[in-house]
Amino acid sequence: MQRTDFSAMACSIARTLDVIGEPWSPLVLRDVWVGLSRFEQIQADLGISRKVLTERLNHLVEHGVVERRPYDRRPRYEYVLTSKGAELVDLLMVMAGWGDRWRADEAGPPTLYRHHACGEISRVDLRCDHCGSPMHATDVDVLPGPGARRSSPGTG
Amino acid sequence: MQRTDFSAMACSIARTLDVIGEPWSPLVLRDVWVGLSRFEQIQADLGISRKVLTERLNHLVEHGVVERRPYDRRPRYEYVLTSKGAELVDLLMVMAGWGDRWRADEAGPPTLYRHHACGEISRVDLRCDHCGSPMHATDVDVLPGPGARRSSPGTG
DNA sequence: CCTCGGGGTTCCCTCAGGGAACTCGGCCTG
DNA sequence: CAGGCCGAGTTCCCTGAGGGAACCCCGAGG
Repeated sequence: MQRTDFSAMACSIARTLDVIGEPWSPLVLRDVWVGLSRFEQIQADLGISRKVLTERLNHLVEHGVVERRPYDRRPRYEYVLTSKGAELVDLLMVMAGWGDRWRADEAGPPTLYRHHACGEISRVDLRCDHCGSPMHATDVDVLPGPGARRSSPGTG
Repeated sequence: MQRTDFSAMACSIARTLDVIGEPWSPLVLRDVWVGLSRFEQIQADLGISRKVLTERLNHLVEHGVVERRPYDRRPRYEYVLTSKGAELVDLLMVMAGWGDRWRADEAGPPTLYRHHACGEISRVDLRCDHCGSPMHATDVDVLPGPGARRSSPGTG
């Protein structure tokens, strides 16, 4: 956990980090996404300490990105993505895209994504939701919005 | 910093986190993006400890996402995005989009993005780079790729 | 009644983050 | 040319989060 509380900042990036910014959180979310939904599975897959995994899962549940549900009459639980969480996975796909492009080893990307709609192995591409043309860092101006307050990140 | 070294994992998400996964790193990158390019500016804007800011900037420079360049004959430096870094900012835009949607307060989003191409205030939208239709968490199958090795995250 | 196995909880140790003070190296001013 | 300033770090101490391993709880099954 970041000692500093990011959630107080008037910045949507900081607020998102407040949910998945802690170490391991994105990887935990990734595991839940790909179907590793039980505590033991995630713990074994990531090699994360059980204590930290408990904290991260609770945090994700509190923020409503993951839901904890029993799957047995014994005290057994599995974790599943909520729709809020599924939208966070978009972030993971963009991360994966950057990692594939800039940090893959000679062998190639460790993971591929097949798009249901076209059946192709493909990658995400960022587009403007207005005009549909590409939208990247250099294609935008950053402006203060209605929820801005001066002090703390949020205003350029 | 995560104590565990994510860079060894066969997972592009983990590898990306190895670059910007530490606390503060995304916010530092954000500041550089919006034009807060000097040490003192970033430090004042974020309220981050000088020690940690030094570490984060060095880390970003080592990974080639940010470049440190002198801007005076005195020992003064500014940090600017490289093209590798600019592509990482895509990630920040997606983060901002999620934060705007799920965590904005009543006032509305703290920051707006105007797309140069169309001049509109808009948001990023994820599309398949093959067929151009929407590509989200639930629209893909995750498959092992050529760089996969069993053990550690990377294989579903 | 004992064991098993999932899902945590507890405890201790180390090391990273916060915060404030200190340093260094050139210009600038008197 | 002594002193001050200002940006850009560096150093130091203190606290608290992550790692790791052991322990616990609970219901099912033999």
